[in-house]
Order: sequence, then structure tokens, then C-alpha cells
Amino acid sequence: MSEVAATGISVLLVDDHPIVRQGYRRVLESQGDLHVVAEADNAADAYGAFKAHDPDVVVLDISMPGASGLEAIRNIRARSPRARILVFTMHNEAVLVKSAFAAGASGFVTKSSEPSAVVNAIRSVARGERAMSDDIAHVLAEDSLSPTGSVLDQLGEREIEILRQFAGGATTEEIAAQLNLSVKTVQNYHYLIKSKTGARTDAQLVRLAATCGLTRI
Amino acid sequence: MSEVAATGISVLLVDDHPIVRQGYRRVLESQGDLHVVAEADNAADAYGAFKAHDPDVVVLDISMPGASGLEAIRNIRARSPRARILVFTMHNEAVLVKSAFAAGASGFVTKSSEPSAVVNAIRSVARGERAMSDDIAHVLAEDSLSPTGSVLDQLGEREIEILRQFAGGATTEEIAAQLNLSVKTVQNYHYLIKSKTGARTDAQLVRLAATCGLTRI
DNA sequence: TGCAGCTCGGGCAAATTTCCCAAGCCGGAT
DNA sequence: ATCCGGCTTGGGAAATTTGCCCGAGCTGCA
Repeated sequence: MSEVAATGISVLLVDDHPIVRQGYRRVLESQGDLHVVAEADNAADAYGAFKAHDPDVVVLDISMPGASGLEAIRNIRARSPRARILVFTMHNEAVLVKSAFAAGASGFVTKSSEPSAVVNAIRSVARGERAMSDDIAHVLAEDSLSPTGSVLDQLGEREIEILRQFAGGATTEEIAAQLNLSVKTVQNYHYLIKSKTGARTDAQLVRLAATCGLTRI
Repeated sequence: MSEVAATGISVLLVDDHPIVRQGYRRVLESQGDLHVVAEADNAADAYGAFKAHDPDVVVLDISMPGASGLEAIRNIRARSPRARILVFTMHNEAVLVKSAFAAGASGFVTKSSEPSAVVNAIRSVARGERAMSDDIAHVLAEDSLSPTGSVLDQLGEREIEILRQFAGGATTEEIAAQLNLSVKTVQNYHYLIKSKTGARTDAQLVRLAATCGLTRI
């Protein structure tokens, strides 16, 4: 930690947009204590860059939520549990946030945050603290958080089956007929799945199912 | 034009993310000939800022594409036909690109472009030329070769925008707020889109949007 | 034995969806 | 000029679904 104080905080920037990366780099470098020691433009390269530079903080800016970003987090954390990862994205869905923290992220800030909030989050994460922007805290607070794992782990077999069929495009009646259940039961499952996963929309449910490999599109 | 050569190119930055704006500003300013004279964080403010500063180029970085962005373009162009607008977004769907040019944009570059390509695009646009990044040209080329009527061809601009947001996971209220429509109108669009496309389920709608490249999962 | 969690469904108010309709606007055809 | 058709915007009302509460029958497990 003393070396951090002496040399500042080294940062690995992961973002798939070059100019966005360059912009962030300049913003961070202008802070004085933050130094971007490496960049990566995709989740796959992120771990290699992490290994090579051992940064204090990884700033992961994933415009496309879901598997690739979460995968990168898990990848890095699995092999370097000390890694500090700050997710930085424009998305603010509870599902995503919870998945990110579950995957091992140390912080989560949205792009709507003030630049000062972002750099402060980086400093917090570097100190080993958890950090999140106000809007994220609000989203999580709304969402009566349950200590969950990989989203699908919270679901029972029946729930998963119904989610699969639903995401595949089946109507409630079709699912009920297919599984020999009453429509009411399927509706209840539908609701239950949404509340368990934190999805507030059918569309979010489909995306969730897709990123979990439950259905392909 | 000679004044452009003498004083450089003045730029109005429009983006809803503060830190992104700050990043771009630094990147552009570092070029020497590009000067960010104003910023706006939403489509509504864009025209006011344009009027107040009369920039050579407007760089519109809309994370949420569609009506609000297209609207801003039309707004500015309607009252200042000389305006040069460069759309700068992470989206690369042919529908969006064509709509943007139809609305009066002078250029379209994606965030996957190299920073040098972006600043060159700004310079081209300032000279009154049309500009687009390589990937956009590629997308448009592909699109022009496919006479296949995509499902999207049946949909109007508003419908496409609402479909995109819906498939992205937004609720009806969020879409209504975002586009400044009544919830009722969004509901009607929702229904209309379903009947036009033949989708009987929200999930089918999401899959449709995904296969049309309207949203990625 | 008893608790916990899954599965299955009823009930009911609140919300949404489903259609149908109308009006304004604009572009193109007559 | 005029009309037609399509887009956009929303109201209305019936039908359906959702949100959330509930109980009951299973199972496994402590």
C-alpha cells in the first residue's frame, strides 16, 4: 500500500472503443495519482494485459453487458483474487450490477456519473474498498437484494425450463400446454422468475436467458 | 473557409455522459486545430448551444440512438442548413446510418474507429465533405447489396426506435420518458410493432430485434 | 419430527395489452 | 388544388396479464 502512495495508482483500461479509451486515459492521467499502464480492447485480452502489468485497478468499460464482460471479471479474479476491478458502464440494471459484484467486481459506476466520482471510485477500489455510484446504490437499494450467485443458481429446475421456453418465444398458454400446467401456474413462475432475477421486463428476461446460454439468438 | 484555416475548427460536443465528454474534449483539443467551444448533454440543449456558439462542426455522440438524436440533427439543420453534423456513436446498424444521413448528418463514425479517423472525419466534415468510418461504409455496402426486405423495412423510424429500446430492456414508462411520449402512445407502438412483424410475444420481438441487428445480446 | 424449499394453483386488485378510432401532418399522386 | 395514404400521436374500453398474497402437497435433510 505504501508503494501505491508513493507511485500512485496504476490502471488497466479495458474498453472496446479506442477513442473512448484515449479519452479516459487523458482524464485519468490528468489526476496526477492515476496512471494508465495498459489498455485492452476486449475481454479476452484483458487477462493477458493484467498479468503483464499487474495494475492496482482494472477499469472495465463494457458497453455490451453480459457474458464477455462478466467473463473477463471472473477470469481475472479466478487467477488473481487480489485484483481490484471497477466496472464502468452506461447500464444500470440491477441484474447486471449484482452479476458484476457476484463475479468479483469491487466497484460499479455508470457513465452518467461525474468524472470526479469516477476517479474517486478508482481510488476507493485501489484502497480495497467497495465503490459504486449513487445511481447504482439506488438501483441496488430498490432491488431487495438477496445474496445470489450466478442468477440461474437461484432458479429451480421448473423455473429454468419455463424461462427457456419463454425466452424461446413461447406464449404462456403454449408453455402451460407443453408442460401440462395451468396457465396460472406458468404466470406465477413468470412472475417469480422476474422477481428472483431482478429483471423488470420480459426483454430483460430474454437477454438474461441468452447471456446464460439458456437460449441462442 | 479561410477563417477555418486561420482559427482552427470549432466543435460543439453533444453527449449525455459527462466523463465521456471530458475525454473527447481532451482528445480533440490535443490536436491543435480542433477547439471544443461548447458542450451539451442532451438533444434538447444541442440547438441552443449551436445557436449560441455557431460551431463549425457538431459532434453528436448519442448512446441512445434514434429519435432524440435524429431529432436534434433535423432541428439544427432545419434552422441552420449550413450546419455540419458528425454523428459519433457505438451503433453501426444500417438503418440508423441511413436515417442519420437522411436527417442531414454530414458524417457518421463509430467509436470503434481509431482516434485519428475520428479527428480526420471532423476535418472532412468541416470542409463540407461527407465522412464515414470504414466499418460504416462496409455496413452500408452490405446493406445496399441485399435486396431482401428486412422486417425492419415495414417499420417507421419511431417504431424502430421504440423496438430498439424495448429490446434493450427498457420499460414502457422509460421509453415514454426518454422520447417524451405518453405511455399510451408507446403501448400503441408496442402493439403495432408486434402486429406488423407478426411477433406474438415480447420475447419473439427481442429475438427479432436481435437478428435484425437492432440490439445485441 | 420438523423445517425448508420446490412445485402447483386460487384469488383479486392494479396494470397492461389489445383492438378500434380520430386527428394532425406530410409527401406523393391526380 | 386535392385527395390518398402513411406516419405519429393519443383516447377509450374490454380482455388479459401482472403483482403479490395465500395454502397445500411433495421432497430431502437435519
